[in-house]
Amino acid sequence: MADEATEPVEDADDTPRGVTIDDVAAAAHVSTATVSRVMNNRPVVAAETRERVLAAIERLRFRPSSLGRNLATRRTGAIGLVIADITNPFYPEVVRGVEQTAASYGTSVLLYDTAEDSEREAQALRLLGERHVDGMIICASRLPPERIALIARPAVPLVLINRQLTPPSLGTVDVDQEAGVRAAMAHLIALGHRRIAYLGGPPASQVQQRRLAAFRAACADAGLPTDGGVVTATPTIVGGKDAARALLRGRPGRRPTAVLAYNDLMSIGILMAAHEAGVAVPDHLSIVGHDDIPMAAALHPALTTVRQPMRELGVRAVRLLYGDHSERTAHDAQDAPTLIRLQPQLVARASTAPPA
Amino acid sequence: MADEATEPVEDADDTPRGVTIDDVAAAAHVSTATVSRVMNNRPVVAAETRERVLAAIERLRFRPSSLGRNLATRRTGAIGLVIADITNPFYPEVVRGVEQTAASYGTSVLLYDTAEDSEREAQALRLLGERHVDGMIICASRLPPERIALIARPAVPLVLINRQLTPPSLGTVDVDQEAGVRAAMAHLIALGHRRIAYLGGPPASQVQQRRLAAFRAACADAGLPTDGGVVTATPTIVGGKDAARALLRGRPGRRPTAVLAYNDLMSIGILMAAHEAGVAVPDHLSIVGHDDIPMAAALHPALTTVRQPMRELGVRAVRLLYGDHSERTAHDAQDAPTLIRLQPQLVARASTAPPA
DNA sequence: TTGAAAGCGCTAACAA
DNA sequence: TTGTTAGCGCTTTCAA
Repeated sequence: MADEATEPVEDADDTPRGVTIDDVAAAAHVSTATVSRVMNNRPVVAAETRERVLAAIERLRFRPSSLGRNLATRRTGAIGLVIADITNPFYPEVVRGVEQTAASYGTSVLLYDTAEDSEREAQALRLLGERHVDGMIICASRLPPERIALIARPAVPLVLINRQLTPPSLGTVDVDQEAGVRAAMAHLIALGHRRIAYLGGPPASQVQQRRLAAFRAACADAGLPTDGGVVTATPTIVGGKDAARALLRGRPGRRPTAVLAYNDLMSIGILMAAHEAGVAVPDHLSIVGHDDIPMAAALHPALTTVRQPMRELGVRAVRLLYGDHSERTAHDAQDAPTLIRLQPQLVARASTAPPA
Repeated sequence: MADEATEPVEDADDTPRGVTIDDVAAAAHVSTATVSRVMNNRPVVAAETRERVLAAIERLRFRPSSLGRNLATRRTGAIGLVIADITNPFYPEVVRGVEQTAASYGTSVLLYDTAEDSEREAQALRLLGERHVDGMIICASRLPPERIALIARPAVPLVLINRQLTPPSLGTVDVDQEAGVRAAMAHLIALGHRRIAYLGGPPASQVQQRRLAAFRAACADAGLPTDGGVVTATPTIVGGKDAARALLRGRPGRRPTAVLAYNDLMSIGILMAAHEAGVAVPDHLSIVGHDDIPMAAALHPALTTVRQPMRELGVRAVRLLYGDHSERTAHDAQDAPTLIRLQPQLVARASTAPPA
């Protein structure tokens, strides 16, 4: 408030506060435009002038204010990333992919965790909607479309991960869920399983819907029964455990001999429930998860799972945001949202075996 | 560029782009100051005027630009959070605590993951240093002090998690590491263990240093030998596994009967190495971890561990940033950095038992 | 209770 | 190669 009245110009030997581009310009006897040019490495500055400006910047300990710059350029160097549950090891991998790729573009990441909770979801999206970001990435496949539409802006590129949506969105990066489920089912069927259950995640999730449909299709193709073998639950360890308890309650002859789970967290729950019920894995129950979180290989028995390219999802999403052309396939229409489809991979480990 | 020349004023029925406070002011026949007052709920506006302004805002679909506001107020409503490794389940919990508490203050979180890598660390800090944030939280206990000093600004409150530093910093939220180690050691000693090893984390980490010192002190107090029973490694599953292999190579009579690990991830590695080596846990080897990550209870055997109040660390850090007075103890000097010390808790589960 | 006007700190035409 | 001059969109005295 009283600063400008009492502050001696071009003197910053004390605390380097409030040094502006004007101070530098004055100190270097140039205009602010020139200082700006130097800061932004514009080539049209005489070497000698540049030196002078650089020296002044150094001397005054000038740090350009991102605020002024942001307003002038209408860019912030920040992107918003919305995820469903940072506590589920799937997401940290995605976050890492996003964060590091963003960093390589000189961009920071605003993280919003909806905590799989509708209220927090609203709060997170409101917060993000009020900010000016250079782009947004949404990785929360059960987020209602209306909510996304609410924050989507024509001027702000939006990339979705594992979720499709009618425009306006720049595009989607997703995983071929059907291929993953097919591979898992083929593996189990090849081992000799006939009674296979599917332990699904949130019914509202697009990923869940696609996996379930693929599961049913695979059963139909192989002539397996599916009725009664489909359950949905919260995609957590506890959710998996509770659901698995129900699944394992049947008489041995009627119980599934294998279960395909929505994610690895739930598989851990199944493992626990099986142990509790005295059902040996994989001898009396085979388990296939989804994701291949780092923990999956460390479990006992090590988990067979459909690996998702989690980090890659994040990496690609950012590249797409920045219009990296290698991300668009040749026949992409100019105005149609791009779809980048990544392939999952079945990782066979110790939690699957032929039925007893 | 050409917008201002061709755009008809106060007409936004098409795409709601570029509507500014001036448009609203014109449409409502008031000044921009009044519009600003209405937006910020300043009480001095006549009810009738307020209605008119609100109507105009609605009609024009006006969304105030955060850019202009940020510049005018010199605040951004964003805080920076630096963490060491989002892939280690400890950090997502901290992140959640920070993110949700920040959201309750209407603040967003810029996340920087150093990935326990020196180069990325530098990149992350540079990025953060260039931004205008309302506060910073650093949760990366092995980050070199010089690097922190580089981005610390007198004007920006800085809170550290699990790491102390001479000013300038508003304060630290940490866990009483010594108490945690003491509890773990008391537990093992009470079970009858005499040969206890410590499997440590990064030597540069302050947390590691404190735990190691506390371990040595506890051994000394109990008259136990410690030489040879101390190893350090990368704080990951693999790091723990590799280190544990070395630890388990000794002849049975010389091997430790119990090991205290730097974190749960390493404990998982130990579990794997023990299994590999045919050493039964807990019968022939007891394991105590640190953190109590969600996975800890799901392991087999369920992990005894020194629970860290991870989420609480994040919550408290944000509160401290915002000067919540309940965060300062009574005798806090005005200018001394605040120290909030949280207590860990030993959670005894199945990975510990009396030695064979 | 409202308005006029001066910034906030930077960028970018356009001119020189 | 450099400077002049408008903004960018909002907040906030100060005066009316």
